[in-house]
Amino acid sequence: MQQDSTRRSNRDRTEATRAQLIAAARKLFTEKSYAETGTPEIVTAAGVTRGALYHHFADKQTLFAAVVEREAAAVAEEIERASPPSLDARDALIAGSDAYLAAMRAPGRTRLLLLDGPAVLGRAAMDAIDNRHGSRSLREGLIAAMRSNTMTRLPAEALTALLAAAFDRAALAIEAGGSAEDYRAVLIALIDGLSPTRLQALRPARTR
Amino acid sequence: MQQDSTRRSNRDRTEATRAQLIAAARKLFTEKSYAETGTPEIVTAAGVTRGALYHHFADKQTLFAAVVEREAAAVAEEIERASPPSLDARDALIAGSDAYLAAMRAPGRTRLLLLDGPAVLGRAAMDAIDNRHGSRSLREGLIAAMRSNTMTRLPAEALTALLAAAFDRAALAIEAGGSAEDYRAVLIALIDGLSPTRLQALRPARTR
DNA sequence: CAACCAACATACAGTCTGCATGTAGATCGA
DNA sequence: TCGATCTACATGCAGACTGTATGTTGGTTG
Repeated sequence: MQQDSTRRSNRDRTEATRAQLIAAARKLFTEKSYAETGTPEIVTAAGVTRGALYHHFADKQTLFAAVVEREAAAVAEEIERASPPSLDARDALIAGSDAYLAAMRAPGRTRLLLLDGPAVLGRAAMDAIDNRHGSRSLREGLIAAMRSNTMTRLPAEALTALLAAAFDRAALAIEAGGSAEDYRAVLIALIDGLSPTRLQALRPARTR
Repeated sequence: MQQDSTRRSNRDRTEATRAQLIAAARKLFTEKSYAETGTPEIVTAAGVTRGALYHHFADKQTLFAAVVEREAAAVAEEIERASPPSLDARDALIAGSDAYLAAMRAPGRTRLLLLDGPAVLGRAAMDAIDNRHGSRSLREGLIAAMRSNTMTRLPAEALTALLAAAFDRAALAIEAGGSAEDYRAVLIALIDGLSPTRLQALRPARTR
């Protein structure tokens, strides 16, 4: 029953080691790429050995998946925190897309979530991760808009996927130096284009 | 000046070896992934040695880039071959997108061009390749549509990129088992949504 | 025909991944 | 409480891969 500082329960040890590994891997995977980051480098940064890594994770890919999952959750949380609860469907969508683009400006996030993630884990696995976090709210927002007849009725799954793809590409393009205003304008035009009543003609003209 | 079968000019040798390497690499990169394909396997399939590979290509990435470039050109050619010359802007866009989705059904093409390509070469390099081939015609089609006032005027670069991203994701989703009709319907809705006169309301109702 | 150069082939160094084996500390049953 | 067992690691090893350096053969050129 000694409560020494050296005495830790197995659960605490596991939790701490896994957290250190994920944090170190996240840092390196965002600074460099998945392929350019080796497990020796990760464990050195985490202060453990490769034995610990392969005890807690089946392989390098599984550790990567844990990092991606955690990062996708962080993005979803930033979006949720930034989106006010009571807006009409269209403005909620635009607020959400702005929050998404802002969240994706964190260094290395686009490569981690939009380039390495799909390539290493596959599109299907990335879709599953996205559905657990970010795009879930996007899909629900779109369904809400269609239910309230502010949006043309379309297959929800496909619409969610294609709009999400456009958001993703916009994030990549903006990071590559593209005009954020241009991409934002096109995203809004795509969303407004789905309105059956062409609300945009009644709104004040968009700048530029 | 002997014209033996064993006697070949240096230019012929280079051309043949490079072609064999690219063909073998293409086959393996489409069957498996870039990461899962090693250079020993490639050179064995090509009937040469690794020395030849590293003589003609700086590294594995450079060979991969050559494969991607060639495959992107093949996709662009299939699209151009399938698209009749005289259609109005909107129908030309839809015909082009149908041809693109059809071309991307070739086994392994989506992973090569849409997953491994961006991850290995980077989005910027992939944009450069796309601009040399496929998306060039898409951009021109969009500009033509905007000029003829059948499409809302928007920043051409951004619009091209985001629509191309939607096409790409549709190709991935369809290969993963998604409903081709659903994704086609959403793509058309996105395109028609950009029409300033809301032509879609005047057209016969879309099925489903 | 001699010198040179391009197109390879071979060998090697360094690094990485995953696993197998060994060990110390934590947990559990008697 | 005390051995038995299991978890959480550390260490060492085998196989594979990438890129390069060096050697060799055949083509090219003056």
